[in-house]
Amino acid sequence: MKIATWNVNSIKARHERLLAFLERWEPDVVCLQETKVQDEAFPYLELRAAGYYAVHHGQRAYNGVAILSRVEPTGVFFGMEDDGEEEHARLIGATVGELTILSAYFPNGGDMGSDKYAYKLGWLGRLRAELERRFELSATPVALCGDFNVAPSPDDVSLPDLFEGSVLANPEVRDALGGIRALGFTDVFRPFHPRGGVYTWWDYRAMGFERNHGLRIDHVYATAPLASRVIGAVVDRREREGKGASDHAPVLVEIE
DNA sequence: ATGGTAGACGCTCTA
Repeated sequence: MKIATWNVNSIKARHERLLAFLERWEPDVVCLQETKVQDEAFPYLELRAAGYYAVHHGQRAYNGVAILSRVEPTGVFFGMEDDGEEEHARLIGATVGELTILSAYFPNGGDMGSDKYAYKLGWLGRLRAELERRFELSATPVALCGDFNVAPSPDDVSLPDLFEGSVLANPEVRDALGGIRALGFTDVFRPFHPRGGVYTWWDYRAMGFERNHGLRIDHVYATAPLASRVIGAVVDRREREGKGASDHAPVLVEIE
C-alpha cells in the first residue's frame, strides 16, 4: 500500500492537480496540509467520486489538514486535547484499516525570536505530549505525516548560509523533533536516500525550484510496527513543476 | 536588512 503526504498550499488552487495526482499514483492514504478552507468548503463529494473518503479539520484562509483514504476512516480526532479555543487547525488523526494516520501541519515559526517561533516550539512540545498520552506507540502502527517545517539534518538543507540557523533548521527545533522520535518514531524516508540532498519544499521566489534551493521539511514518521514494513519512499518532484504548483512536492511511502 | 512569488482576503497577512 502507498501513503502520501502533501502540503497543497490551498486545496482550491490545487483541485485539478490533486485529482490528477490521485489518478496517477492511486495512493491508499493521503495526508494533506494547508488546505486553507473551512470544512464546508472542503471538496468531500468530488473526492468521494474519485474513490476517496475524506476527513478534514479546517479554518478560514490558513492552515487546515485532511486525511483521504480508500477505506472509510474511523475514530477521527481533531487537534490536540490541550488546544485553546481559537487554536490553529494543524492536526487530524484517524484509524484507517489497521493503521493510525496523523496529518500534521507544524507551525512555520516566522523569524527566530518571534512570537510565532515561541508558538512553534510550544506546539512541538504539545504534540509530543499528545502522542505519548493518546497512543500505545510501541505496539500501534502509527504514521505521523505532514509538513513538519523542520529540516532534520544539514543534509536536508540546500543553502546552509541561508537556512542553517533559521526557524526551519536549527539545533532547538531539531532537538524538539528528536523528542518526538524518542517516543518511538522513525523517519522512514531517510534510509532510502542516505546521502541526503533530496528536498520537498522550494521557495516560490528567486527561482527556488529551478535552482534546487530546497529543504526536506515534509516527512513520514512511523512507529516500529509500521516502520519495519516500509519498502520504498520517494518525492514526486513533478508536482512542483510548472504553473499552478504548490511550493511543496508530495512524499510517497510504500508499505508491504 | 531586504526582496523575490503565491494564495487568501479585502487594502495585508502568512509562508
